[in-house]
Amino acid sequence: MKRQAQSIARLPIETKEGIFFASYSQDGLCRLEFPKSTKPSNTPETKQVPGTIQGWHELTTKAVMALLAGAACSRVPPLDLTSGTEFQQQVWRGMQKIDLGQTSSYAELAAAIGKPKATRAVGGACGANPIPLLVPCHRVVASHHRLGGFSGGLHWKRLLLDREQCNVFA
DNA sequence: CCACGGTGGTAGA
DNA sequence: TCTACCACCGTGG
Repeated sequence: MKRQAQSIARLPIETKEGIFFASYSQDGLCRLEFPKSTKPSNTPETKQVPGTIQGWHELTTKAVMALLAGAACSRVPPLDLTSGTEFQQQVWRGMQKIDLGQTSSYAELAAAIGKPKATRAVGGACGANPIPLLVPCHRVVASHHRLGGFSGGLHWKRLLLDREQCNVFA
């Protein structure tokens, strides 16, 4: 069963690394996009959005800034992960338990949700993660100190782990 | 069904 | 070390 989690607002987050975009449903943050190009020029005008969402967006913005700086974020907005399948949501919830500066592996994560043989499927779920950074899919690496892949581009995974001081790679 | 992954483990070179 | 191969499992066509 998969849903679509309709977004009612899509707001920009300007950072040193480019412009992220955050989408919100009525239940919270439902999507976070990596910057496409480093310089897509001006921001597409912020329309009027409900106060609740403005509050969430502030939290999201701070969280993204903090994580890019390798710092922990104290508060995060509510996350709407209902767009995923049951399995995917289990994986995503499991990822949220990985602390800053820590890493886990696809196998560990699979075992953590009681499906030790679903390692490869976990990889798929990571790739389907709608909210990278806040749901730290970049902290999931392969076995034997190998980096593994990353949908948003491996350079992001490297950058994030580097900022978080995870010198686990060779 | 079938094919495809952000895997993991084994076997050889 | 690196390559080749294969078992696994959830997802989408």
